[in-house]
Amino acid sequence: MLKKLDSISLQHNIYSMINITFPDGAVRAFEINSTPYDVAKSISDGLARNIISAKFNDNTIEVSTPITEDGNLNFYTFTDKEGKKAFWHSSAHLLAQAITHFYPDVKLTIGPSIENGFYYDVDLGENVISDKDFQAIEDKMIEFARGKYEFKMRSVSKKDALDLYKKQGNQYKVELIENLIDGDITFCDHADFTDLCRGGHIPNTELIKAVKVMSVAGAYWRGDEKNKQLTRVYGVSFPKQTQLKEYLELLEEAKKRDHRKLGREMELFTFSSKVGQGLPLWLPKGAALRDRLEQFLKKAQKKAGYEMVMTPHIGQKELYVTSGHYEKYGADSFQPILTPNEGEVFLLKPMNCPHHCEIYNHKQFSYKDLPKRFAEFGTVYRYEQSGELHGLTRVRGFTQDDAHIFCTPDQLDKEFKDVIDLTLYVLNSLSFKSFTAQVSLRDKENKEKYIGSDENWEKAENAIINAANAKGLDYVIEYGEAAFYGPKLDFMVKDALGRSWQLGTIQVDYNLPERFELQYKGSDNQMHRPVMIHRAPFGSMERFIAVLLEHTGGNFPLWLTPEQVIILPISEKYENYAKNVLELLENSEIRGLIDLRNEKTGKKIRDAEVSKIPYMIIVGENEMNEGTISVRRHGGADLGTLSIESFVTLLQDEITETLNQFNV
RNA sequence: GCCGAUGUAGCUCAGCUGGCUAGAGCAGCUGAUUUGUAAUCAGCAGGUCGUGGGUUCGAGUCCCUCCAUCGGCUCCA
Repeated sequence: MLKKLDSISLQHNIYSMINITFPDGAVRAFEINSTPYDVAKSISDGLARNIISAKFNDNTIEVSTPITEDGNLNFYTFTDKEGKKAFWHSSAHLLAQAITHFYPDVKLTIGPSIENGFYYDVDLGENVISDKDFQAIEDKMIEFARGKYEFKMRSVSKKDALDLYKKQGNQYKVELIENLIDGDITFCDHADFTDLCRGGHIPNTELIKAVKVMSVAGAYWRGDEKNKQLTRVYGVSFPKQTQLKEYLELLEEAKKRDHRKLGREMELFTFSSKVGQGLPLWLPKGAALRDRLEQFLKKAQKKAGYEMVMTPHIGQKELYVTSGHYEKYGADSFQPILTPNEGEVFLLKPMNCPHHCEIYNHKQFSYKDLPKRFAEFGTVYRYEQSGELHGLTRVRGFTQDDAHIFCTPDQLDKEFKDVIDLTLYVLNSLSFKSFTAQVSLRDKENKEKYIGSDENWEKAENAIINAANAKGLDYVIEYGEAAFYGPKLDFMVKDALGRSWQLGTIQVDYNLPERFELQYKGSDNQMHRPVMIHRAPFGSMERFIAVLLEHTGGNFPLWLTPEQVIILPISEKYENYAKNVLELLENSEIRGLIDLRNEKTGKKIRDAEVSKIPYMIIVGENEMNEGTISVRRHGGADLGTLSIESFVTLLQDEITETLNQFNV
């Protein structure tokens, strides 16, 4: 890119002026070879101080890159996504410089910017970096940054680039360069540090005022488990110290919303090392909450024409051999269950689909019977690698809100769209606004990872993309993310720390119907193969509740929350009145409890606030005499004195407001 | 599974470079107090310091094993 600009500059040198178009459409003339910095300075000194990167036409360029032709110019500061990218990528260079300082024999690999900061993957040989070393690395980075070294790009021939890294014995850079085209290879220098680099830097190191090395982790070279594991050092940096402080505080705040912490505090679930890792134990409040979610979905599903089924937690090995699950996952799963009888082998069910296929097979269906929609809150068991387990979001035993729709090829499109509607209804009802729809297709390079014919895969992939388009979904396509039997439409939601989790999923499958020889009789009196849709709007109850906890910070919508109301009698003299109030509320399906402890009201309010109960009802002398209640909303709002009836109406209105009806 | 870190009471944490019977706050229990919109007071109880080894006169503290957890990587039907 730079090279290209250089060659253009030669051609245009005869002209002394170029026209720069700004984002607002204004056009101004500048001398040829003006840099974005020069242009910014002509607008204001403040802008010039703050720009850290720029975009010229469609290319990200450095602030110091001379512009040699007419075109559109955008400035980036740290507040822009692109600006952050340049800032953090440049910080990665600084990190690499500091690591090289402490470990001269280190082999550098890649160091990109990421969503919140940057990392650098290094091969340390026999050396180890641990958090005890972070401070020294940070200090060294700041020391280097203060040197105000410019980031300078230069073109290097492929031969020279290879020679340099071969001499260093850095097989990683050699591998990277071998895949680059001669003429496109650039190095970036700052101070005495040089790195193979595509570009996109801030002007100089001095802009980096605050750095924090966040963590180290093992990371496989090129993300492949078969390759050597490198050391990945994560960091974050800012133009101001206060921004770093704010960022770290933000992380602390996010940790308060961690579902593992909230789940313990709210007594929803727990784990026991005796029971086994990744096997959640649902406590009474958590189980009740889960049940409310299930009832909510069951109601919508009933409207949408689903029928509930139930299947056992184990199945004969043969069942999973038929489905293909055994071949794909058998060796990495919980191992077979044997019986006193020779040759009898069962497996814990990792999926409900094979069972549902056999339910479909129990009798012959005609095209008039389809679609059949079999739903089950089915608990499945998967032996996830120990290092993968994570609270409720990744467990070894979990319950899917599963259903399988068996339909004719003609019905597929409508059925798929209806499932999208149901999934969106679920997400909307629980106020998930910022989800990402992801079309997960197979990896075109490694087709052996999947079962079924190319023809079936194409049909299934097209069905999903067409339905997603027709529904106007804003989706991203990810290759290699499909299930082994079919492509998926996944609904991704982020947790408190910004990690993305798959919740709802809808999958089109032409393969299992073949493997299980599913059939229906068509109007032509011939047997036909149905198409199968796998779908789970929540995904799994465990993961959904986990992410919901992090999104709400434990302040669930009123219809879902464990306790909706707590009654706080001023003293034990009002205990009976409190019990009367509770009975009346319970008659109206309102869940509540009474704080009968011998404590002052202030204390009871505090505890109710901490335990996130939405409504507090204070009853004392006045309320008892007048037959009323005093209501306080969680968070502090005093709603004053109300009659019990109007309070019930208030709650019921709030529930109907958040919990919309599902309209088919 | 791999890399790095952590593990002391139900929860949050203190316990310095190894040295008397391991501490605190909150929660719990008992008593006093009968309380009006975010913490009443006092007392009591609660821990084989994750597990199993080792070093040492002596280990919560140092070393190793295993287990669990946390942050990543890989994986995710």
